[in-house]
Amino acid sequence: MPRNATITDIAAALKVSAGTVSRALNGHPAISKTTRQKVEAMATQLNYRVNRVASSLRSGQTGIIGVIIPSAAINFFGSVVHGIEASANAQGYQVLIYQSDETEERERKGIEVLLQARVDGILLSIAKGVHNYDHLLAAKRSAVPIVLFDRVLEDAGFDTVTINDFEGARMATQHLIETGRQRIAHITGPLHLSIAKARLNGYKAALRENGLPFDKKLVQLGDISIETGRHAMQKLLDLSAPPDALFAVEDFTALGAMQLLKEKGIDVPAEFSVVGFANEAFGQYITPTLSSVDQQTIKMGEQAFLLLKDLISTSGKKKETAVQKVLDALPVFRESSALPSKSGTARIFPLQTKRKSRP
Amino acid sequence: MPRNATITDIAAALKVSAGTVSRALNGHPAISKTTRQKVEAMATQLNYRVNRVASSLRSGQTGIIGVIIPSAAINFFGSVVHGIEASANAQGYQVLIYQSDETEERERKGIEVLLQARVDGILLSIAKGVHNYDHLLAAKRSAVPIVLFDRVLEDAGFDTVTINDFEGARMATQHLIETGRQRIAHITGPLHLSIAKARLNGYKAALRENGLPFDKKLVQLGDISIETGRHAMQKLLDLSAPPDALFAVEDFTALGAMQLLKEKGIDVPAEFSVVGFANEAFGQYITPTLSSVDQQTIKMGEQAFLLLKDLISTSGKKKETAVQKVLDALPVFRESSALPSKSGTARIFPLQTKRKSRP
DNA sequence: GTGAAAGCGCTAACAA
DNA sequence: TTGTTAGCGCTTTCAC
Repeated sequence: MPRNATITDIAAALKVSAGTVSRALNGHPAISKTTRQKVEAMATQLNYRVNRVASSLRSGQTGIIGVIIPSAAINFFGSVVHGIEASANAQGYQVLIYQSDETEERERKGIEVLLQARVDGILLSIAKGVHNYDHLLAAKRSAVPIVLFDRVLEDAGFDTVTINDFEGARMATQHLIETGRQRIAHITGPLHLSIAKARLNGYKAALRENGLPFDKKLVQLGDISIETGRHAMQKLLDLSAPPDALFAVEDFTALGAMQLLKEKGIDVPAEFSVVGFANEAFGQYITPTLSSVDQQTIKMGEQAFLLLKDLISTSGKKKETAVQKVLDALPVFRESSALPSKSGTARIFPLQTKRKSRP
Repeated sequence: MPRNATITDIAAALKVSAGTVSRALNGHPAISKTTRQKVEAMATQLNYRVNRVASSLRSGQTGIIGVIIPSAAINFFGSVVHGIEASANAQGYQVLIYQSDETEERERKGIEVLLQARVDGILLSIAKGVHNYDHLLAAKRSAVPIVLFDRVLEDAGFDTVTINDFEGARMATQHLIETGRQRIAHITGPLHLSIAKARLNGYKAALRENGLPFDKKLVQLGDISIETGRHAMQKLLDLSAPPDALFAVEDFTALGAMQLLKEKGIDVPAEFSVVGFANEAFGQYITPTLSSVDQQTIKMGEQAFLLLKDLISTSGKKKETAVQKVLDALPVFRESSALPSKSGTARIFPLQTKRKSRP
């Protein structure tokens, strides 16, 4: 295997200096057209490929941004990453993905690894297993810019991109009320997560606005998983006055609840309505299809990258205000919350799935 | 923002040489215990963090392996990546993921980017949009080891990890025959993919072994997508003698077919049986649950990494034989192919989902 | 057990 | 427009 060609090889072959080759290859303005063409031709001939490791060491910039997500198996994050990649690649950045597997330990490790790799910036969504935020605060104090998305740490001066979880939850609950449901339950996420708190508050607000009582028993703690969805649903059904509808903190929780309802022979949506959150892909595949709230994943990824890009380019200058981007939540009501008609069968909402909250 | 501490800073603070610090930090044997402890203490105090860019430039090794997959949204690939990460991290390697989005262009770009980043090796599964394999052959000729998994290029001297697609397809088809189906259709993948060819051949073999005729009309070309699953299924139903069962090249295709069957009011599995391939997560969520063939994703990831690790450590030495690892395919039969009983209702297979082919 | 010094491949400031 | 030179932070040989 022949050694990789370097700019020195090109320089030697062309009897010019390495500096000239470097400039020619990087589109430096002060280089003659003929030299540039000769260099490019020789580069091709020698199968030259830039060594980004060396460039990075010299320039101090790697052109890589690191993304830490809880899990790529959650469609939502995979989709946000797509948005990040699209914008990042368009601007010549590469994206390095690290999965925290929802644990604090891996999230810390991820930051450490990315800092060692000298990424130019970090995008992060907090793992549900994180209870101590020191590593985030330490990262913020380091020289590397960091932007949080979706699962963020509030009031700590981070730039963030989220969707309007409160409003999304409010609309979802409002929708259940409008379909005639009276006893609407909620299964939460871990309440140390900002998104879980906001969605719980949105749920409460909708009840209040409609003059419905808030019943503590109808709120069960969940954990963003199919399993806790099932368990929480079981507890709800065991109540002396069980609910007739559920707003779940996210789709996997809703899925677990629906599985249990099916096992118990309770028909969704004829007898019971369900709305989730996140608009995971599987929601369109299951029966009945799952009502949810879309989180504008691609846009979230784009916005997060743009904020980070900003921080990178202004790095060094201090800045006293943190930017908080909040995207609209988009209801996607499907079969699982279709309006029950008098005959007991459900009226299905039209097939187009996305309805803007307020046009 | 203070500049990052370097080993020179530690050396200066301790009045030793940079070489000593480097050795102490890297566990070099010829370093006294006291020096090591002093260095480590100072490193902590100065919040030192190794600059991997610089190490890599000097050592020629980045400790990073690149993985190119068609799409992280396909559960199968996400899960293989998990297997890769688990083994790689355990051995001190980091994993950089690149999504080709099923296009040849992005796959080429991915290889280029990873080579520029000087990864120590590449793991790749071929995008379905790839028709020209020059970039793979060129990569193979380069100094960087490359191992293919799942969607591989055969007979080109690559080390590969696959599952036994032929046998998996044969078992799936055999299973449909055993449940009493007579006219079994198959929707293929793009036939330039090795996996699609192998699964088609497994399907044919099962028919042959059971003395069933091979009917060309029952084989429809697909494209690994829900949409082509629907279209192909429509064509199958339009036949003068439509099938009573389907073996689909993979689960998304099977899902599309099942969606159409449901719309047409054809009951699965009472009137029609379906088996997919890949054991995607959604298969357990839909109604009826989807029979499939598990591909041992975690193991595949581990094996692929181990092969690559081998190539990395023996790099330089020529080797004349390519290694081809083939993992067992594991049938996972669920409701969508449950045995129809005489009464017309289906007999459900037991809930445990994985059955080893032959114990 | 430790120091000195060279150099990985590239970029950029300074000269010419 | 091009050449020269220094140096990014680290590892590693060769001394002692």
